Amino acid sequence: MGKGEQTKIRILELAEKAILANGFAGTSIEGLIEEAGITKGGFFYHFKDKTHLIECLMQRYIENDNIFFDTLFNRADDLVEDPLQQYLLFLKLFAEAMSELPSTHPGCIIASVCYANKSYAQGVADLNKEGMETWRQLFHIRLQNIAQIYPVRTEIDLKKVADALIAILEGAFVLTRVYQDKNILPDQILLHRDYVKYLFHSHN
Amino acid sequence: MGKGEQTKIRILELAEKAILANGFAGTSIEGLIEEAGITKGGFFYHFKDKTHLIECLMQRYIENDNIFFDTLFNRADDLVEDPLQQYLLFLKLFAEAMSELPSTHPGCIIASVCYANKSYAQGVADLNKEGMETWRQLFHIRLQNIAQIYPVRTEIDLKKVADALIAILEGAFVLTRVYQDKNILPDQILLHRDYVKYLFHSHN
DNA sequence: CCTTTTACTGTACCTAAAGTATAGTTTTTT
DNA sequence: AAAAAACTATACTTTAGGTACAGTAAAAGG
Repeated sequence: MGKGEQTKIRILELAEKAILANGFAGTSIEGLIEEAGITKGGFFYHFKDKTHLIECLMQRYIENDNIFFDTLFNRADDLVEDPLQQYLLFLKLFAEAMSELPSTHPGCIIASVCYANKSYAQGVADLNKEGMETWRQLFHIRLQNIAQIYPVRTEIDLKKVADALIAILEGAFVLTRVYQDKNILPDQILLHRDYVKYLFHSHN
Repeated sequence: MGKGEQTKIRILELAEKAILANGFAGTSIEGLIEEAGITKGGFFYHFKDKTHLIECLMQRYIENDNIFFDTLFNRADDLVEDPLQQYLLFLKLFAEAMSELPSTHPGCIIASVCYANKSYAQGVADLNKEGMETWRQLFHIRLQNIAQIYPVRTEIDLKKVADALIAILEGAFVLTRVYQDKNILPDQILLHRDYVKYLFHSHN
């Protein structure tokens, strides 16, 4: 990794913190470069404008999140064999990881950007959609694999169940921010886990 | 209602649309006053600054939302007697109302502001919290009334179930925006309805 | 109908922050 | 040692929030 790449990552790390704390608009480039110890010219050497910064940020966020989910699913797959048990264990590991965070979860860059989205920034909206579609697929495939073994309780579209998990996460981020309560996220993941258990008739 | 109040409401209506479309920062006062056909002086006569605008906007949004929920609950209460059936009917009416919207739901001002929140705007954060607490109470009390008649399936804290509905709504708004799909909101409300039915052992 | 508030307009100006331009300098890589 | 990459420094433009304040039109009260 070259020196330029290092600086870019340092800026992105600072920007992510700042944006989740103060919002996209509440984060000034001038504040960022001061923190990073570089000059304006240096910043615009790496990012052509603020929109490009957010694009890089989202890409990074989505990649890290995918790695995080993959790690949890891999651990679950190692520990149990059954697809339903794997998914339930994943949700438990996820809830645990969220409750072990030192402070309240900073929230989701996707959601943060989603509401700040100006109509002209189509590239950002596309990235947003792409990232969310990845998560949707990840959960949906797992649920479909479960449904091949376990009868689904009702005629419920499993894509909607995948969306439900994403919705609960995004919503729990909002609640966490508003209430400043770090228990909301793990609680809501476990409530959803309870629903999944019920969906597939499992009661342990 | 005086002429000043009318103008203020016109500005708030325009601002709500603009903010949900382009975000808080993406909405310029200069754009608003052009749409409203007033001057900058006129704007600052009504709102001392942009933060004051958002405060008024949130107050209005919370009030309208409370009226909306009250109307739905009243209709449900008129049609059926049983607390569980009332709550389930409320959720059905809610889902219906959301699917009957001409376009995708514009989203929630609370969530929009929550991520744009600069740390100094404490008044805004307080309003946010207050509004959400009202909804939490509204749902929680209903759930408690149900639990007095129907056995709750597991040792689940009903406050978390109330939070789940709010989280699902906020999350569904995000998904709706990202996917530009107006079915997500009603679908997720009905999925939550299914969970509530299960919680209280009801299967019709 | 006249006076006092209320609800503005118009003008001018200040400041913060995004963004541009560009010449020069250091650092890293080849 | 040369070339490319990674910057600094300076200076400027534009946009938008916000202030200040004098003047004016319209509504409301007596």
